[in-house]
Amino acid sequence: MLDIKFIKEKLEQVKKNIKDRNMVADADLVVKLYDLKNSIQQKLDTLRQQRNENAAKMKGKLEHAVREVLIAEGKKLKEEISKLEKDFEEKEKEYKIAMMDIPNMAHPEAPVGKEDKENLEVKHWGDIPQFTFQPKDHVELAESLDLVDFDTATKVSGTKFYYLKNEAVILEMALTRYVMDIIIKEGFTPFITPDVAKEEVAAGIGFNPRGDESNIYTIEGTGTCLVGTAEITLGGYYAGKTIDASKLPIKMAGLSHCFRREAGAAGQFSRGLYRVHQFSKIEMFIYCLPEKSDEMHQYIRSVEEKIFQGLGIPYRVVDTCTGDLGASAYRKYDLEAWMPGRGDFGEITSTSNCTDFQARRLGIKYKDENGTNYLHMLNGTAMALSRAMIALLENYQQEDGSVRIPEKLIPYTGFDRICPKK
RNA sequence: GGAGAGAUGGCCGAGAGGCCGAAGGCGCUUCCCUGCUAAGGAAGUAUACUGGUAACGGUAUCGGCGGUUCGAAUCCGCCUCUCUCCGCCA
Repeated sequence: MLDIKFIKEKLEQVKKNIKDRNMVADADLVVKLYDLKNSIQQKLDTLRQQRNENAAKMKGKLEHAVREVLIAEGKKLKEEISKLEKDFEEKEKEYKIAMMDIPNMAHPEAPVGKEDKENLEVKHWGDIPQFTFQPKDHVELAESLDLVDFDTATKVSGTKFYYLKNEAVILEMALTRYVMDIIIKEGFTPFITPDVAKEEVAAGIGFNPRGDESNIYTIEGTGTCLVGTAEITLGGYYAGKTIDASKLPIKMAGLSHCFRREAGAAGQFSRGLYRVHQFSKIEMFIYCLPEKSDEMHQYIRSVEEKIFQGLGIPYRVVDTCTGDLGASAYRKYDLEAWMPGRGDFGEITSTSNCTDFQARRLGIKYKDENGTNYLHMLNGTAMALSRAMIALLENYQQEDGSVRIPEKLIPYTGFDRICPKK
């Protein structure tokens, strides 16, 4: 949510931003509804003032006739007030709905563009492996190494679910532990968060739990939904709180399952583990002072890079273009790992600086000697385990069909190679 | 899941239809006093929205929502949370 005063002041910028982001939202309507709502409120306040004054006149002893006149006046005011209150509530609701559609402003240096093709590559790390044989993709590898069972999962749970088996189970746990160790050393407090969140929390973070295009599973009749990411549970953690500035930045990291409907997502780039309905992920989250958020954003990105450099997985970093930002993000960097199976880069992490957009919706403020104000919130993937698994299997595959385990991971797995089953 | 008790400002705690945005205490801020410290005295000390250049006003907020009333922290209904006891479970 943006500050309404900002919208009124910079209306043209806000409208351009909506257009750059390739989104539909009516900033003019928001301003109109705000002014209307306000003028009703002013009338309402005046009437309430009259009601209060009228009631105050009746405090002591009064003659019956005098009292009767005042009561009649009070009744009249009461009626007017309740009528106007209804009107006000209606307009306020409309205003809030319209307001929720307005996306965050984009960073002035974020590339302007419509879709992910226009994202700007800003960095490249590692050498793309040169194979002396035809590399397999992770689905073939998982099959020959008996690591993932998609078919049975389809029968039991539906498409885009999977069972991890054998070394893949240990590998997922090893990756989790490897990431946790790095992140704890960086000063993040580790969490395992709930996998369920209230719909208003999800909406506050910027996920719309309702509607056909929603990527969120709702739980019928409970007002809750399955989380698509621990960003929701970590970002909801301080909802409604005011935090002392001396406590900032707050750095949290949460492991959760992530559930996504992925309606309509198909095609070869969605193959296998790449786009699934359920996966596990460790998410970083930072609450900080507004003037620190750009710096924190770079910091989260550097932690993400450290994690994948440690595994020796080649990647590039892209600065996400305006059309691909999502409603909450002011700026977003994605790490894309080299995936030999597809012969291209594939997204493995994403970090967003959401500035005070989520904080306004969730009511999260900081307090210092100048008073209270909304703080800034940032999130970033430490590791999406299913996608990391793809990058690992595909980049570390050997000619004999086995997969090597990166040096730094061996202490966590206890084995240095996954071999084909006989 | 069942029964009971409770929810008031930064904290403790009074308040039981109008004199209550809310006593008193603690804390905090400023000032006075005392050679330092401790003690003492005075004043101030919630948030949001809103009117006004400002001074200063207005409205709302006593867990939440709804109701009764001319008027609700106070009465009524529903909900949430906390505590105690019982049941059930990993």
